[in-house]
Amino acid sequence: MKEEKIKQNNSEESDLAITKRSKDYSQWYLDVIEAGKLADNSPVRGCMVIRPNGYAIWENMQKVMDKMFKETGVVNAYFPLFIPISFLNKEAKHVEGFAKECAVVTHHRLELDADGKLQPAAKLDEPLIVRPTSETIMYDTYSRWINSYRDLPLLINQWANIVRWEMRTRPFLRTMEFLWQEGHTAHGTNEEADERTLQMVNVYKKFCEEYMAIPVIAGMKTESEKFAGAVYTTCIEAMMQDGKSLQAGTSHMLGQNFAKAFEVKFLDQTGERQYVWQTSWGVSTRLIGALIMVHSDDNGLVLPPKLAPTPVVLVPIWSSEEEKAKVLPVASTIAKSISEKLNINIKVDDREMRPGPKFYEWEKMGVPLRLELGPKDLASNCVVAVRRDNGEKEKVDQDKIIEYIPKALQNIQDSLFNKALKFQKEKTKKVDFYDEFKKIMDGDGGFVLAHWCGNARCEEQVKEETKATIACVPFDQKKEKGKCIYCGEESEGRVIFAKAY
RNA sequence: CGGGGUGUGGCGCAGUUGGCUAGCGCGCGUCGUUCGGGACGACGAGGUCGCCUGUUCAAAUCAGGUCACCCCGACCA
Repeated sequence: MKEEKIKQNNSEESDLAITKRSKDYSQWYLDVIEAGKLADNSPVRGCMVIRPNGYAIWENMQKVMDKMFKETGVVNAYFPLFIPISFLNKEAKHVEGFAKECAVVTHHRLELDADGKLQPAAKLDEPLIVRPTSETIMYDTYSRWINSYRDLPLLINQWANIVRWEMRTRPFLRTMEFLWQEGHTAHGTNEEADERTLQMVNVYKKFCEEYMAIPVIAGMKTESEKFAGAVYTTCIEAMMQDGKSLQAGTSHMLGQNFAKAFEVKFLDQTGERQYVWQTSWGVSTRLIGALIMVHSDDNGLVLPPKLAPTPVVLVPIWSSEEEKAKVLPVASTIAKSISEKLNINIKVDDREMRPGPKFYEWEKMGVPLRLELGPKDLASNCVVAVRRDNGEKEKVDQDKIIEYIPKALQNIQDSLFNKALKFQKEKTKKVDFYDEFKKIMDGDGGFVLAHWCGNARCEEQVKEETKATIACVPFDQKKEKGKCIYCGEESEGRVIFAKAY
């Protein structure tokens, strides 16, 4: 019975794909970042609590992405958390897709009842929805902001929190409340909106690969997987250590669907009134989940240097007060020089603890590079540098440390990416027979490149029989004649099938 | 919402044919010895056994109810 219980609670199917993980460390990520963990018995347990450590990673992501967005002409703004229910009713298709799992505000006061308990009072005439996404409330405003072709393109991004009352939550990947950015643009032509859709999915790809060190496949969602209100949806898909695919970001071409629902019109150069063409695109704190699942190991988080809040930690080592007095000044001099010359956030861990536990703690936190400075190093004018990604130790001259660190960090960044890319490539297979397809999906999983005729029914059947869905139709799909993996009809090229989160 | 499971110090758990003062490991505090990869000893703090009702001389343990969480499924812009 006990074994059964453990099996249930540690079910590999359901857990975050990190690695096998011993039981002691099975929840290390709660110490480091924490998601979906409130006090026991809390009805909002599926909401997220982000510890300072985790939030600092998100802040770094925000900083980098914000800059990338602005380089493409996007500006930031903020819109209301509450959306009148009538707004959601305006776009019928949009509603079909997601109107179900929302938090609804129906009252605006609390009153004490006869038992001295607070009860909702003062019912609202029109219920308000806590935003599950902001298309409707933003485009209602856009309809007033946009009059002329001179007002276009309108390129706005919002950093916000979002609530989706999911039936089942998973730490980091699907929380009831999450943080994200959502970009919403309006354009004068179809082509321009097409370009923007593609441009932003490429920004996401660049961000994931260059900063998060996560290789992704960019492509199109199929009709059945696209955002309900969109003409088409593009996305980036990343492979996790368990071979499942995670949608890391999406960019939607909305066409004129929302413009028609919200009367977003402009007067063009010829004096004619036209509906605008729109796009929307977003990434969320789910990226923190991706970061954990792609790089982490049994000892905890592994952070890419470019996003690590603390890329370097210096652990001074001493065994007596005299040694401590000798080591600490040198440690702080080195740290100061690194911080000033390289503009790197470095921590000196001078707590009264034995060194071993300190090492493990910083490993758990994912700090990319650890420097050790003890009596032996003082004698030889060295520091010992230890890489988080592969555990390699190296003695470095104290004089050379300023040149060493940037190289080492770049090295770690690159090898994290290359390791993830190698893994992704190894787990991506071209498959032409359905038997083989099923075998892979029953086994280790991964990406399967297979032919698909384009018929939603085949997609549906494959999902039912193997749990695999079409992650995307890759942009770099080669034209190649073949036969659909399911029905055998003619196909123009291969798509990516995978089990998804 | 359907199926299964679990609620006992901060965390992980044992105890459940009703019976002694509710235990163990980790963590936490103080002191000492330690200190270059998760140290050791001594002492110590910390619990209305999820909640309610019932049965009983006696309930963590049995019964009924209730609340919450976890897992599988359905759902997932």
